Amino acid sequence: MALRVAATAVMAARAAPRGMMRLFSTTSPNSFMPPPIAAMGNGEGTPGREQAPPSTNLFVSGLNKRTPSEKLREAFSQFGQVVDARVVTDRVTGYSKGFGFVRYASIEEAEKGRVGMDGKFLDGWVIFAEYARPRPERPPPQNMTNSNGYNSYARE
DNA sequence: GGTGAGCGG
Repeated sequence: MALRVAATAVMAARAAPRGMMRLFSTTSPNSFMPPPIAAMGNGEGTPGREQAPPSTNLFVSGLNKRTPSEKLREAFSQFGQVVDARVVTDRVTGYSKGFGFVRYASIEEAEKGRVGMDGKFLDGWVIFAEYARPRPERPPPQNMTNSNGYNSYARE
């Protein structure tokens, strides 16, 4: 379909006098329209699935539910200094949720640990390592005033 | 007891 349109346009251009070309293009004789793209979204409407920017914190998923935090640290320590490694467990049942977080001392180490552990096996399960999503330490400013009606923000 | 995509405390 596009070929037919292009061929027709080419034939028309070759048959048309030079004066007609000006009606189609003001500058370049071969460009029909300036690309109006690269302005809209890239087709992804799920911001949660997007990759996070590099940081020292790594999100590790696909873990075996019996894998403890020590095993996680042990596996990731061969790529850098692990400052913190924890497997997320349910607070009430204490059972592992199958994912965890690994924090390195530097982003360089985190990068090495990410590419070094992503897709690797750990306790028989293929794990996935990626940069952890930047989440606010403090809860989002829902209500800046406390029950007394005063501003309760006295820290940084 | 133990699910199999996900972003904790």
